[in-house]
Amino acid sequence: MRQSKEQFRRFLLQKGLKSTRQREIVLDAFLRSSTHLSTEDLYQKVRRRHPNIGYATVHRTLKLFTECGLAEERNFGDGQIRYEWTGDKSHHDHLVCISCGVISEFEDSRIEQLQRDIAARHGFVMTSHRHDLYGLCAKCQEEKVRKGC
Amino acid sequence: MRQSKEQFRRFLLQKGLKSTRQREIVLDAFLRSSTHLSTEDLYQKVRRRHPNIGYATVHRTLKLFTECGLAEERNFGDGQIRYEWTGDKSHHDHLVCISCGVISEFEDSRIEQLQRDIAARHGFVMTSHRHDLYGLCAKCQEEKVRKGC
DNA sequence: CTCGTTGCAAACGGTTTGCACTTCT
DNA sequence: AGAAGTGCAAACCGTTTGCAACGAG
Repeated sequence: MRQSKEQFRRFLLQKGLKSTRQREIVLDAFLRSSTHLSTEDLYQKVRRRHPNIGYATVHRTLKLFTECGLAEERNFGDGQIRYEWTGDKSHHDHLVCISCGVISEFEDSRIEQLQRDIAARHGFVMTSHRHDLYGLCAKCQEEKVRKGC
Repeated sequence: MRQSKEQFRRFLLQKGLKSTRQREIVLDAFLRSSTHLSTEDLYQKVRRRHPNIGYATVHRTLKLFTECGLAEERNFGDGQIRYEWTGDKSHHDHLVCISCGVISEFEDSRIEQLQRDIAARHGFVMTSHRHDLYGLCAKCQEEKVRKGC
Protein backbone atom coordinates (compact mmCIF):
# COMPACT_ATOMS: atom_id res chain seq x y z
CA MET A 1 0.00 0.00 0.00
CA ARG A 2 2.55 2.56 1.12
CA GLN A 3 5.10 1.23 -1.34
CA SER A 4 2.48 0.97 -4.09
CA LYS A 5 1.96 4.70 -3.82
CA GLU A 6 5.69 5.23 -3.94
CA GLN A 7 5.96 2.98 -6.96
CA PHE A 8 3.30 4.95 -8.79
CA ARG A 9 4.93 8.28 -8.00
CA ARG A 10 8.27 7.04 -9.25
CA PHE A 11 6.62 5.77 -12.42
CA LEU A 12 5.00 9.13 -13.10
CA LEU A 13 8.20 11.02 -12.48
CA GLN A 14 10.26 8.77 -14.68
CA LYS A 15 7.73 9.08 -17.51
CA GLY A 16 7.50 12.85 -17.19
CA LEU A 17 3.88 12.60 -16.10
CA LYS A 18 2.25 14.60 -13.37
CA SER A 19 1.09 13.65 -9.94
CA THR A 20 -2.39 15.04 -9.52
CA ARG A 21 -5.10 15.16 -6.90
CA GLN A 22 -7.31 12.88 -9.02
CA ARG A 23 -4.65 10.25 -9.49
CA GLU A 24 -4.02 10.17 -5.77
CA ILE A 25 -7.72 9.74 -5.11
CA VAL A 26 -8.14 6.96 -7.66
CA LEU A 27 -5.06 5.12 -6.43
CA ASP A 28 -6.20 5.38 -2.85
CA ALA A 29 -9.65 4.04 -3.68
CA PHE A 30 -8.11 1.27 -5.75
CA LEU A 31 -5.80 0.15 -2.98
CA ARG A 32 -8.60 0.18 -0.42
CA SER A 33 -10.86 -1.95 -2.57
CA SER A 34 -11.27 -5.61 -2.90
CA THR A 35 -9.47 -6.68 -5.99
CA HIS A 36 -11.02 -7.69 -9.36
CA LEU A 37 -13.06 -4.54 -9.81
CA SER A 38 -14.20 -3.10 -13.09
CA THR A 39 -13.74 0.51 -14.18
CA GLU A 40 -17.39 1.13 -13.36
CA ASP A 41 -16.98 -0.38 -9.87
CA LEU A 42 -14.06 1.88 -9.07
CA TYR A 43 -15.76 4.89 -10.65
CA GLN A 44 -18.80 4.41 -8.43
CA LYS A 45 -16.59 4.02 -5.40
CA VAL A 46 -14.59 7.17 -6.15
CA ARG A 47 -17.68 9.12 -7.09
CA ARG A 48 -19.25 8.74 -3.65
CA ARG A 49 -16.69 11.01 -2.03
CA HIS A 50 -15.57 12.90 -5.13
CA PRO A 51 -18.59 13.35 -7.38
CA ASN A 52 -16.76 15.56 -9.84
CA ILE A 53 -14.16 13.01 -10.90
CA GLY A 54 -14.96 11.73 -14.38
CA TYR A 55 -15.24 8.19 -15.63
CA ALA A 56 -12.53 8.89 -18.21
CA THR A 57 -10.06 9.84 -15.51
CA VAL A 58 -10.69 6.61 -13.64
CA HIS A 59 -10.33 4.70 -16.89
CA ARG A 60 -7.09 6.41 -17.84
CA THR A 61 -5.66 6.06 -14.37
CA LEU A 62 -6.36 2.32 -14.33
CA LYS A 63 -4.49 2.06 -17.63
CA LEU A 64 -1.57 3.84 -15.99
CA PHE A 65 -1.64 1.39 -13.08
CA THR A 66 -1.48 -1.43 -15.60
CA GLU A 67 1.39 0.19 -17.45
CA CYS A 68 3.43 0.68 -14.31
CA GLY A 69 2.81 -2.87 -13.12
CA LEU A 70 0.62 -1.99 -10.15
CA ALA A 71 -2.40 -3.68 -11.67
CA GLU A 72 -3.24 -6.36 -14.18
CA GLU A 73 -6.18 -6.49 -16.53
CA ARG A 74 -8.35 -9.58 -16.24
CA ASN A 75 -11.22 -10.76 -18.34
CA PHE A 76 -13.65 -13.25 -16.88
CA GLY A 77 -15.95 -13.30 -19.86
CA ASP A 78 -18.63 -11.09 -18.30
CA GLY A 79 -17.99 -8.38 -20.86
CA GLN A 80 -15.92 -6.07 -18.74
CA ILE A 81 -12.27 -5.71 -17.94
CA ARG A 82 -11.44 -6.20 -14.28
CA TYR A 83 -8.34 -4.83 -12.62
CA GLU A 84 -6.40 -6.76 -10.08
CA TRP A 85 -3.83 -5.25 -7.77
CA THR A 86 -0.63 -7.19 -8.33
CA GLY A 87 0.82 -5.93 -5.08
CA ASP A 88 3.10 -8.40 -3.40
CA LYS A 89 1.16 -11.44 -4.51
CA SER A 90 2.70 -14.11 -6.67
CA HIS A 91 1.03 -15.56 -9.72
CA HIS A 92 -2.33 -17.20 -9.22
CA ASP A 93 -5.41 -18.27 -11.13
CA HIS A 94 -9.11 -17.91 -10.43
CA LEU A 95 -12.26 -19.69 -9.33
CA VAL A 96 -15.35 -17.75 -10.41
CA CYS A 97 -18.82 -18.42 -9.05
CA ILE A 98 -21.31 -18.26 -11.92
CA SER A 99 -24.13 -17.46 -9.52
CA CYS A 100 -22.91 -14.73 -7.17
CA GLY A 101 -19.82 -13.67 -9.08
CA VAL A 102 -17.41 -14.08 -6.19
CA ILE A 103 -13.85 -14.62 -7.34
CA SER A 104 -11.33 -16.62 -5.34
CA GLU A 105 -7.78 -17.45 -6.16
CA PHE A 106 -5.69 -20.56 -6.34
CA GLU A 107 -2.15 -21.48 -7.11
CA ASP A 108 -0.76 -24.82 -8.19
CA SER A 109 2.83 -25.29 -9.13
CA ARG A 110 2.17 -28.71 -10.68
CA ILE A 111 -0.26 -27.16 -13.14
CA GLU A 112 2.23 -24.38 -13.87
CA GLN A 113 4.87 -26.98 -14.67
CA LEU A 114 2.52 -28.99 -16.90
CA GLN A 115 1.68 -25.80 -18.77
CA ARG A 116 5.32 -25.10 -19.44
CA ASP A 117 5.75 -28.65 -20.72
CA ILE A 118 2.81 -28.30 -23.05
CA ALA A 119 3.99 -24.99 -24.44
CA ALA A 120 7.46 -26.42 -25.01
CA ARG A 121 6.06 -29.49 -26.73
CA HIS A 122 4.20 -27.21 -29.15
CA GLY A 123 7.24 -25.02 -29.79
CA PHE A 124 5.59 -22.06 -28.07
CA VAL A 125 7.36 -19.50 -25.95
CA MET A 126 4.70 -18.91 -23.33
CA THR A 127 4.38 -15.32 -22.16
CA SER A 128 1.23 -15.60 -20.09
CA HIS A 129 -1.75 -17.76 -19.48
CA ARG A 130 -5.28 -17.63 -18.26
CA HIS A 131 -6.79 -20.37 -16.18
CA ASP A 132 -10.26 -19.84 -14.75
CA LEU A 133 -12.52 -22.44 -13.18
CA TYR A 134 -16.23 -21.63 -13.30
CA GLY A 135 -18.83 -23.17 -11.06
CA LEU A 136 -20.97 -22.79 -7.98
CA CYS A 137 -19.36 -21.71 -4.75
CA ALA A 138 -20.28 -23.50 -1.53
CA LYS A 139 -22.68 -20.75 -0.44
CA CYS A 140 -24.61 -20.74 -3.72
CA GLN A 141 -24.89 -24.51 -3.67
CA GLU A 142 -26.54 -24.31 -0.26
CA GLU A 143 -28.91 -21.64 -1.46
CA LYS A 144 -29.95 -23.73 -4.43
CA VAL A 145 -30.69 -26.65 -2.14
CA ARG A 146 -32.68 -24.44 0.23
CA LYS A 147 -34.77 -23.08 -2.63
CA GLY A 148 -35.25 -26.63 -3.85
CA CYS A 149 -33.79 -26.42 -7.31
CA MET B 1 -20.30 -32.69 -41.22
CA ARG B 2 -23.12 -34.78 -42.62
CA GLN B 3 -24.41 -35.62 -39.16
CA SER B 4 -23.93 -32.05 -37.97
CA LYS B 5 -26.39 -30.95 -40.63
CA GLU B 6 -28.77 -33.66 -39.51
CA GLN B 7 -28.37 -32.62 -35.90
CA PHE B 8 -29.21 -29.03 -36.76
CA ARG B 9 -32.27 -30.01 -38.77
CA ARG B 10 -33.53 -32.17 -35.93
CA PHE B 11 -32.97 -29.32 -33.49
CA LEU B 12 -34.95 -26.88 -35.62
CA LEU B 13 -37.79 -29.30 -36.10
CA GLN B 14 -38.02 -30.13 -32.43
CA LYS B 15 -38.07 -26.44 -31.51
CA GLY B 16 -40.69 -25.59 -34.10
CA LEU B 17 -38.20 -23.46 -36.04
CA LYS B 18 -37.83 -23.34 -39.77
CA SER B 19 -35.13 -24.64 -42.01
CA THR B 20 -34.24 -21.85 -44.39
CA ARG B 21 -31.92 -21.25 -47.31
CA GLN B 22 -29.86 -18.82 -45.19
CA ARG B 23 -29.42 -21.22 -42.32
CA GLU B 24 -28.23 -23.91 -44.68
CA ILE B 25 -25.72 -21.52 -46.20
CA VAL B 26 -24.39 -20.34 -42.85
CA LEU B 27 -24.11 -23.87 -41.51
CA ASP B 28 -22.33 -25.01 -44.62
CA ALA B 29 -19.84 -22.14 -44.45
CA PHE B 30 -19.32 -22.77 -40.75
CA LEU B 31 -18.58 -26.45 -41.21
CA ARG B 32 -16.17 -25.77 -44.06
CA SER B 33 -14.22 -23.21 -42.05
CA SER B 34 -11.33 -23.54 -39.75
CA THR B 35 -12.66 -23.38 -36.25
CA HIS B 36 -12.42 -20.44 -33.78
CA LEU B 37 -13.94 -17.88 -36.10
CA SER B 38 -15.71 -14.72 -35.06
CA THR B 39 -19.12 -13.61 -36.31
CA GLU B 40 -17.39 -11.12 -38.56
CA ASP B 41 -15.10 -13.83 -39.99
CA LEU B 42 -18.02 -16.04 -40.88
CA TYR B 43 -20.06 -13.12 -42.19
CA GLN B 44 -17.25 -12.17 -44.57
CA LYS B 45 -16.91 -15.74 -45.70
CA VAL B 46 -20.64 -16.13 -46.36
CA ARG B 47 -20.89 -12.73 -47.97
CA ARG B 48 -18.43 -13.60 -50.74
CA ARG B 49 -20.87 -16.03 -52.36
CA HIS B 50 -24.07 -14.65 -50.90
CA PRO B 51 -23.74 -10.87 -50.66
CA ASN B 52 -27.33 -10.37 -49.59
CA ILE B 53 -27.15 -12.35 -46.36
CA GLY B 54 -27.12 -9.99 -43.39
CA TYR B 55 -24.76 -9.85 -40.44
CA ALA B 56 -27.71 -10.29 -38.08
CA THR B 57 -28.64 -13.57 -39.70
CA VAL B 58 -25.14 -14.92 -39.30
CA HIS B 59 -25.13 -13.75 -35.69
CA ARG B 60 -28.48 -15.33 -34.90
CA THR B 61 -27.59 -18.54 -36.65
CA LEU B 62 -24.37 -18.87 -34.66
CA LYS B 63 -26.42 -18.47 -31.49
CA LEU B 64 -28.64 -21.28 -32.69
CA PHE B 65 -25.62 -23.49 -33.28
CA THR B 66 -24.53 -22.78 -29.73
CA GLU B 67 -27.96 -23.58 -28.39
CA CYS B 68 -28.15 -26.89 -30.17
CA GLY B 69 -24.68 -27.92 -29.10
CA LEU B 70 -23.06 -27.75 -32.53
CA ALA B 71 -20.79 -24.89 -31.48
CA GLU B 72 -19.30 -23.37 -28.38
CA GLU B 73 -18.58 -19.74 -27.69
CA ARG B 74 -15.00 -18.92 -26.81
CA ASN B 75 -13.42 -15.73 -25.64
CA PHE B 76 -9.71 -15.26 -26.07
CA GLY B 77 -9.63 -11.71 -24.74
CA ASP B 78 -9.35 -10.03 -28.14
CA GLY B 79 -12.74 -8.42 -27.71
CA GLN B 80 -14.74 -10.76 -29.86
CA ILE B 81 -16.59 -13.98 -29.35
CA ARG B 82 -15.22 -16.88 -31.36
CA TYR B 83 -17.21 -19.96 -32.25
CA GLU B 84 -15.76 -23.40 -32.19
CA TRP B 85 -17.33 -26.40 -33.82
CA THR B 86 -17.74 -29.02 -31.11
CA GLY B 87 -18.13 -31.79 -33.66
CA ASP B 88 -16.77 -35.08 -32.50
CA LYS B 89 -13.88 -33.59 -30.58
CA SER B 90 -13.45 -34.11 -26.87
CA HIS B 91 -12.65 -31.36 -24.42
CA HIS B 92 -9.49 -29.41 -25.03
CA ASP B 93 -7.80 -26.12 -24.18
CA HIS B 94 -5.93 -23.58 -26.28
CA LEU B 95 -2.55 -22.18 -27.17
CA VAL B 96 -2.88 -18.73 -28.71
CA CYS B 97 -0.08 -16.98 -30.59
CA ILE B 98 -0.01 -13.32 -29.57
CA SER B 99 1.70 -12.37 -32.81
CA CYS B 100 -0.13 -14.11 -35.66
CA GLY B 101 -3.26 -15.15 -33.76
CA VAL B 102 -3.06 -18.81 -34.68
CA ILE B 103 -4.89 -21.02 -32.20
CA SER B 104 -3.87 -24.59 -31.50
CA GLU B 105 -5.34 -27.05 -29.11
CA PHE B 106 -4.08 -29.25 -26.32
CA GLU B 107 -5.46 -31.74 -23.91
CA ASP B 108 -3.99 -32.91 -20.64
CA SER B 109 -5.81 -35.24 -18.32
CA ARG B 110 -3.42 -34.56 -15.44
CA ILE B 111 -4.32 -30.88 -15.53
CA GLU B 112 -8.00 -31.77 -15.72
CA GLN B 113 -7.63 -33.90 -12.62
CA LEU B 114 -5.71 -31.22 -10.72
CA GLN B 115 -8.46 -28.75 -11.58
CA ARG B 116 -11.10 -31.02 -10.16
CA ASP B 117 -9.05 -31.38 -6.99
CA ILE B 118 -8.68 -27.63 -6.63
CA ALA B 119 -12.38 -26.99 -7.16
CA ALA B 120 -13.25 -29.66 -4.59
CA ARG B 121 -10.79 -28.23 -2.08
CA HIS B 122 -12.54 -24.86 -2.41
CA GLY B 123 -16.00 -26.34 -2.11
CA PHE B 124 -16.80 -25.42 -5.70
CA VAL B 125 -18.90 -27.48 -8.06
CA MET B 126 -17.05 -26.85 -11.28
CA THR B 127 -19.22 -26.51 -14.36
CA SER B 128 -16.64 -25.35 -16.86
CA HIS B 129 -13.22 -23.89 -17.14
CA ARG B 130 -11.06 -21.86 -19.42
CA HIS B 131 -7.40 -22.52 -19.84
CA ASP B 132 -5.49 -20.56 -22.47
CA LEU B 133 -1.75 -20.32 -22.91
CA TYR B 134 -0.51 -17.19 -24.69
CA GLY B 135 2.85 -16.85 -26.34
CA LEU B 136 4.79 -16.92 -29.56
CA CYS B 137 4.36 -19.83 -31.91
CA ALA B 138 7.44 -21.43 -33.48
CA LYS B 139 6.94 -19.61 -36.78
CA CYS B 140 6.67 -16.18 -35.19
CA GLN B 141 9.77 -16.81 -33.08
CA GLU B 142 11.73 -17.51 -36.24
CA GLU B 143 10.42 -14.38 -37.86
CA LYS B 144 11.46 -12.28 -34.89
CA VAL B 145 14.94 -13.71 -35.08
CA ARG B 146 15.14 -13.08 -38.82
CA LYS B 147 14.07 -9.47 -38.36
CA GLY B 148 16.62 -9.17 -35.60
CA CYS B 149 14.45 -8.14 -32.66
C1' DC C 1 -52.76 -18.12 -44.16
C1' DT C 2 -49.79 -17.96 -40.25
C1' DC C 3 -45.93 -17.54 -37.75
C1' DG C 4 -41.12 -17.68 -37.86
C1' DT C 5 -37.21 -15.40 -40.50
C1' DT C 6 -34.62 -11.93 -42.82
C1' DG C 7 -32.13 -7.60 -43.68
C1' DC C 8 -31.73 -3.20 -42.42
C1' DA C 9 -30.76 0.23 -39.38
C1' DA C 10 -30.76 1.70 -35.01
C1' DA C 11 -29.87 0.63 -29.93
C1' DC C 12 -26.76 -1.12 -26.65
C1' DG C 13 -22.91 -1.36 -23.24
C1' DG C 14 -18.32 -1.10 -22.20
C1' DT C 15 -14.20 1.25 -23.83
C1' DT C 16 -11.72 4.97 -25.87
C1' DT C 17 -10.83 9.64 -27.64
C1' DG C 18 -11.14 14.85 -29.24
C1' DC C 19 -11.27 19.02 -27.34
C1' DA C 20 -11.59 23.25 -24.67
C1' DC C 21 -10.40 24.24 -20.10
C1' DT C 22 -7.68 23.52 -15.89
C1' DT C 23 -3.66 22.34 -13.18
C1' DC C 24 0.85 20.74 -12.18
C1' DT C 25 5.76 21.67 -12.43
C1' DA D 1 4.67 29.81 -19.51
C1' DG D 2 4.22 25.38 -21.20
C1' DA D 3 3.21 20.62 -21.11
C1' DA D 4 0.21 17.39 -19.26
C1' DG D 5 -4.38 16.22 -17.08
C1' DT D 6 -9.37 16.67 -16.56
C1' DG D 7 -14.33 16.34 -17.55
C1' DC D 8 -17.56 16.18 -20.82
C1' DA D 9 -19.67 14.42 -24.64
C1' DA D 10 -19.21 12.06 -28.59
C1' DA D 11 -17.02 8.19 -31.21
C1' DC D 12 -16.02 3.47 -31.30
C1' DC D 13 -16.72 -1.48 -31.89
C1' DG D 14 -18.67 -5.82 -31.31
C1' DT D 15 -23.17 -7.46 -30.05
C1' DT D 16 -28.10 -7.35 -29.93
C1' DT D 17 -32.85 -6.00 -31.17
C1' DG D 18 -37.27 -3.64 -33.30
C1' DC D 19 -39.62 -3.77 -37.25
C1' DA D 20 -41.66 -4.07 -41.88
C1' DA D 21 -41.22 -7.10 -45.67
C1' DC D 22 -40.59 -12.00 -46.81
C1' DG D 23 -40.96 -17.04 -47.05
C1' DA D 24 -41.45 -21.85 -45.14
C1' DG D 25 -44.84 -25.05 -43.62
